[in-house]
Amino acid sequence: MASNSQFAVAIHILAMLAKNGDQKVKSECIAESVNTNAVVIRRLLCSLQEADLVVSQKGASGGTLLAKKVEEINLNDVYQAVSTGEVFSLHRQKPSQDCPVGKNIESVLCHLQKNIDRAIEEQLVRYTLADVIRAIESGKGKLG
Amino acid sequence: MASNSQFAVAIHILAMLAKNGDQKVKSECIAESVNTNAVVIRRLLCSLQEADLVVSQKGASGGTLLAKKVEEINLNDVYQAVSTGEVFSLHRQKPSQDCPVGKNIESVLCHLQKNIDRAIEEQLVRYTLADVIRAIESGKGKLG
DNA sequence: TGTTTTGTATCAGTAAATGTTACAAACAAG
DNA sequence: CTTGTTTGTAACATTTACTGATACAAAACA
Repeated sequence: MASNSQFAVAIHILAMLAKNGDQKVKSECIAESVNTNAVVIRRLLCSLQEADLVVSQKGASGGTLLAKKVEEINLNDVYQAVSTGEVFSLHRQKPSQDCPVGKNIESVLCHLQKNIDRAIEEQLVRYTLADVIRAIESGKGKLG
Repeated sequence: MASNSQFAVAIHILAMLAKNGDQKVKSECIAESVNTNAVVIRRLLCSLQEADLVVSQKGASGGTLLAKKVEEINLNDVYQAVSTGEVFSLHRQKPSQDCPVGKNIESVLCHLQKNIDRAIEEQLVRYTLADVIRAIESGKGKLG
């Protein structure tokens, strides 16, 4: 099952908000830039709001703002806010408990999974939204 | 994020082969331990064979053996052999090229993706199939 | 009071992984 | 050489998660 693009779109959303500074941005406007439906954007904004990365306001003249400064939002915050699962999945069906390998493989894989997740976190923590904005403005896409 | 269990099952398969040493193992036997259909196993065995990690033989008294020693197979080899894509996906629809963010975000995300993939590789290279076997036999699942 | 926008439910569409059946090709054993 | 076994692979059904779309209530403002 493929990976999903929620992390990529979430970064896109936050970059839009960052670029607009104090001005509230509407989900419809973000949706145009991302090239998707506004509901998709609002769903992600809800997740980002739960993680206290953005603040939304309903009603006429409503919209969304960043809840923190761009230097205070790192990419691991974003990842944790929207990522659903782990890097790789474990067995869909429980392995045979009658086999010495089947009986013990799950805990090994689980341990490995945690190791990898930690490595990803360490990588993501290194970059903030400020770095992303800089990379976008440089036109080269190179982070850090 | 990605959610297929091919990497997990591939490690399971290789652990089974390792445990059986010189004796060829049939896909049917592995399937029982993994608790899935034998064709699912054979599909993965094909990928592992392309990566020169195993050798299979058709016919009566056929089956599969490891192609290398357990110390010579690291988990990144396995990951590269069976993993299809990246940790997270990029935009499904191309972002608006009329928006300064939309126009440049893809290259930033692509760069980030490569960084993360590299971090995963570095983590996986640290472990060999021998470590997996040890972890299984210890009963604790702790690697390394 | 009326309009705008978020928040959310619901359902349809899409894409990828997994499960299953079927069968040809290779190989060993008798 | 024939028979039986096992891999390799194609084809299709099933499952699952993500994405897209419509609809509408709740909130906020003018």
